[in-house]
Amino acid sequence: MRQIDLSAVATDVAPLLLGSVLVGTDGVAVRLVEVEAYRGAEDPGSHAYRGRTARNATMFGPPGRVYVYRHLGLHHCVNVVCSPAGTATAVLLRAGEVVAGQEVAWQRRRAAGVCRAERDLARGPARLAVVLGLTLAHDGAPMTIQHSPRDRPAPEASRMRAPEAGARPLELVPADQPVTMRTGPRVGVSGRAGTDAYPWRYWIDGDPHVSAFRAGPGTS
DNA sequence: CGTAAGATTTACT
DNA sequence: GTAAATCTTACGA
Repeated sequence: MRQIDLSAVATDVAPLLLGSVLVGTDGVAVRLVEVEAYRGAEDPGSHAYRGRTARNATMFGPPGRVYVYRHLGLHHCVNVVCSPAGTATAVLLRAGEVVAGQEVAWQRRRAAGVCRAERDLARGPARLAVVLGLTLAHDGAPMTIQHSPRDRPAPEASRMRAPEAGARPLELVPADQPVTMRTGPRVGVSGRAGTDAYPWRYWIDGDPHVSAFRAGPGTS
């Protein structure tokens, strides 16, 4: 099993997250198939490019926490904070496959809107946040990594978890097998930051749960 | 101080 | 395919 060091730069961490499983609230777990890296002060596409604000403060904190922000007043998106405190890089979780807690996941998605296909449950960053049950209330919450198999809770134990378990740290179980990765420009990012000059979108080749690509404005 | 644009999703024409 | 929903930040007057 590969070690994941979240104090590394987001572009180094992102490939390691592909194929890993993130356990969210109420037993819902998602295998990550698509992520994007954002590199703070070096990255015009990053929320942290122009310095610290109330919204992005979590990204400037220690690594291993989740940065959750609200987009267009409606949606939530989830990042994993990387790099040491003071350096604001992060990995945006864009899509995944629900591998546990399917009933809760479907319930949450139907409450938020229409969802017909299983592959659309967590296909897109805001949808991923919905199925995991993450909102602004979880901004800054710590995430723990299960680096040794004996630390991994029994599947039965996580299914029996009490509702207040949502307050406990999120868990990340690293991929036990390498995945076939592809890279390219990030989705919906405008200007030069959305071009091949910043190929910081990473996804598992051929996986149906990867979201559709959309070019940002001014990236032609 | 007012306006525009954004790491999106859904519903409607 | 296009519009609407509706919050935060950036930027120009």
